[in-house]
Amino acid sequence: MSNERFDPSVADGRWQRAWDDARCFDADSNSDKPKSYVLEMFPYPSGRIHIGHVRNYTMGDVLARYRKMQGHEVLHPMGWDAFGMPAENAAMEKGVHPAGWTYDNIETMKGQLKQLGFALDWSREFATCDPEYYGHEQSLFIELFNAGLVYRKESEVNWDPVDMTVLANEQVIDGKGWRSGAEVEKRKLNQWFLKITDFAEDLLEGVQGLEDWPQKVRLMQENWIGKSQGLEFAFDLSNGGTLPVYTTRPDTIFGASFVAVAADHPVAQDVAANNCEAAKFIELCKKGGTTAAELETAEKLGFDTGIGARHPFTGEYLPLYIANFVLMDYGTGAIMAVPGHDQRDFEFATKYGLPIPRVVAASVEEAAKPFDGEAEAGEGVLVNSDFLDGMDVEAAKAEVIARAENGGWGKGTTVWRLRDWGVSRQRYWGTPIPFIHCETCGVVPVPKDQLPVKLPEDVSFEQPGNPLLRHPSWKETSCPKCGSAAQRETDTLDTFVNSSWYFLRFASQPSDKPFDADEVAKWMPVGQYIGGIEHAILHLLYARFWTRALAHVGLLEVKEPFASLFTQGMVTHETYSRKDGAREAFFMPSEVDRTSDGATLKSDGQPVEIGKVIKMSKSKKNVVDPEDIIRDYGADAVRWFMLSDSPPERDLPWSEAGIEGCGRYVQRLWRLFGQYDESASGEDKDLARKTHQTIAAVADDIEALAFNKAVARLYELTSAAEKAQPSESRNHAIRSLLLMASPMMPHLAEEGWAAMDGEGLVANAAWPEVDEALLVEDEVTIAVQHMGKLRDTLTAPKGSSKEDLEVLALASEKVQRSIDGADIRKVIVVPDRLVNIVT
RNA sequence: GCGGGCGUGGCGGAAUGGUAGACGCCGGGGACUUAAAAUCCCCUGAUCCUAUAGAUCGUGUGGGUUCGAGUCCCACCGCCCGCACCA
Repeated sequence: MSNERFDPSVADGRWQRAWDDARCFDADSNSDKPKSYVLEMFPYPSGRIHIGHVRNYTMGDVLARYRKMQGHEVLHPMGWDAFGMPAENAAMEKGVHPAGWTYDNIETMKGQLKQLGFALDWSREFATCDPEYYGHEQSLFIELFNAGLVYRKESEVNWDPVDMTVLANEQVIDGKGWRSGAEVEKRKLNQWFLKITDFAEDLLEGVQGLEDWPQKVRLMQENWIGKSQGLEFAFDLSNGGTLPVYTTRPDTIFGASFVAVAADHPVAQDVAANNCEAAKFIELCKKGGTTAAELETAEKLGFDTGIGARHPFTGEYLPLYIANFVLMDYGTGAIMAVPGHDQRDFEFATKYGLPIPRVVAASVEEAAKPFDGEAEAGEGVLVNSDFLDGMDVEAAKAEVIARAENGGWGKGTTVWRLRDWGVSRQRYWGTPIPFIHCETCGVVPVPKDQLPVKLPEDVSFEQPGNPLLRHPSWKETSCPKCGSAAQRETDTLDTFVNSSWYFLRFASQPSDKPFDADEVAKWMPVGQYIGGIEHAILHLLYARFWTRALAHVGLLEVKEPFASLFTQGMVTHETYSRKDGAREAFFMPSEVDRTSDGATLKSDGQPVEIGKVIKMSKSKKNVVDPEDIIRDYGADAVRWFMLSDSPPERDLPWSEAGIEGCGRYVQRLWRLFGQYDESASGEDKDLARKTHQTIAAVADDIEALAFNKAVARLYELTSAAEKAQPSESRNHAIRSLLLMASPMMPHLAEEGWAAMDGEGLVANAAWPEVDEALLVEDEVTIAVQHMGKLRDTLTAPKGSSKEDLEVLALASEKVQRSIDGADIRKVIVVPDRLVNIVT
């Protein structure tokens, strides 16, 4: 083997072509091997791969390649989440067609992914904007419609009157459109919805079974679904009306001292109609911010309507307020307020001088105990509550609900935070909703043999508004039922629909239907799903729902799409900037010379300010382009960096010094491979043991996605092998290192494998075998402590008896010095670990 | 405010309740070289010290459990993430 340096600029491409030619990573669904489905969240083709993609796909790739080495048939596909607004924005800004822009980006990004040598089954690649894909999506949507899971209703949207488009909440900045700057209007539109709420209970229960999901994500999903149980009942009002309220604490009903409605509640609107003070107050309520932090600091405000609400048990009239802390879209938009046992009600009552009765106390004796400046929401027994006195909270809840139901004035209900999923988008670049509006027949699904309903290509983005709506002919069609003139739906589907079933299409892609259930069953559920935490709620919840909905209509067996989920951290970098008057100008790392004590701009040699280490973002310019670093260091060094140092769930700080270290290690391994010596003989027992221990440990680490630990162990074995004399054991260590490193640095491994006359491609090789007998040390180091403090270490045969260890420990001079003649009260011996002498 | 997570050298981080700081980066010293690059070797938590040895301290702070705590428990401080003033 030559002593030349490993040259990634030659080797990377060579092996990437070799894998392609051998179709190494095409998944065979008819294989007898155990199946592994490894999936990373597919990218939006925004233009170029960014470093976050590189980290995400490297992790998945290591797992996929490792599983293959373990004898699994691996499905590791890649595709493109290709519909979305950036394509339309590009169309408006640059005058390009969204389809052309998107497919160009896909080509660029695919080339970039190829440069990283990912073990992907490109034969299954598709983009969600391919008519074939969205056509099948349309047929699934119609299936759900036929099953009653799709409906239309009027719903309010953010309308930009200049761009003539609907805006997402995050596109509304200070009440103005992000692009046009125009004042955003609320508009009611007839929109399409999916009945995700039908599955609320099932989705919530399913979370319990997701043991291989991060606890954090499970909690976020539970809170998002937001189940609560309580009592809904109506107050009779002094003005003759009734007011339905919902409470989760019916037990505290005797502690209610006022009733409150949201500012946009119909009762409040009625009052405002002939009371301008009330109208002013309602205006005031609308001004406040809506973030949790703003709401938390906002003062509780109320307006006394003068109306009374009759308490269902006492008959007493409680004052009715309009209050800024009551939300219209939760429960009934009206509450019974119990200041003693709800902090918000407490603050409100304190401000407006309303009574704060105690109805729950630690014991009956404490019924008159005053409150200590805040509400008490905890457990206890009911007091001052007539027939409930003495009951615990749970019993009292049940009793009040029972009496309300018997009396016919209320009922126990479950309230969910989860809303139905609005999937209408008034945009061009999405899946056309496959329905036809007919004056006589109403809303009619497009017949399946007419799918896909393709997007028209001749559209312009020069005028504002939805191009589908103003296209001269596209929407004009005839009714599939009666044949009379009719119009196509011009809304398209939310892009989250595209990503709710792509993993099924990866598993099976017949041309005549979305997927084949039997074929899908061979792969699903996804064994390991990897992606960003930003998808913890919406994407993952929608995909869970869509999968259930398909199971509900009989198209699938599986209910949970992702057996195991991993959410990876971000790649971060420090920022470089200079104050330019009031503005701060940022510089890219490539424009800066960084030394250990500062940073200067390459162009003028003057210092720049080094800012905090934060997520890479275009606005702060603290980005590195994956293509640049692949060119400079090679794919393997980049991949190795992505896996080193930081645990994968935490943020990874990018550093020039770090990637250089990785580049050095690539060469170091290469030199070590060159020392593989066919003629060497003899055994090196220590190195052999170390090798087998490493093989076992690295396997465990990769299974646990603890790549940083696997990397550290490979460094250790590398050092040990470098120091060892030539022997068969050393050859085995080198060969094993190559195999273990191959999922992480596949190009280097192939190059080394070929030079060592390895059989075939290392991509098809097996994970090295572990000799269990060699995992066990025959000598161990024993720590000797006196009173828990380390005084000495000694070497003893593995499995020495407690008695022997005690004798050895007491024989230590250092230990004797420490004991200094004191009485030994006790000796703790942990076999093969330590001896602790207690005096 | 609520919920969750995290606090370990100059930095990223290791550590089934059992030798804290593996491994990498930075830094220092040396070898090789005309020189540089590359490579290799050694040192690198703090303090003390009679210095190839030894001692003390040390995992955000204060308590506790234990023969023994970075790890378990309680309280507090700080940082990060998520959120919904959800009745």
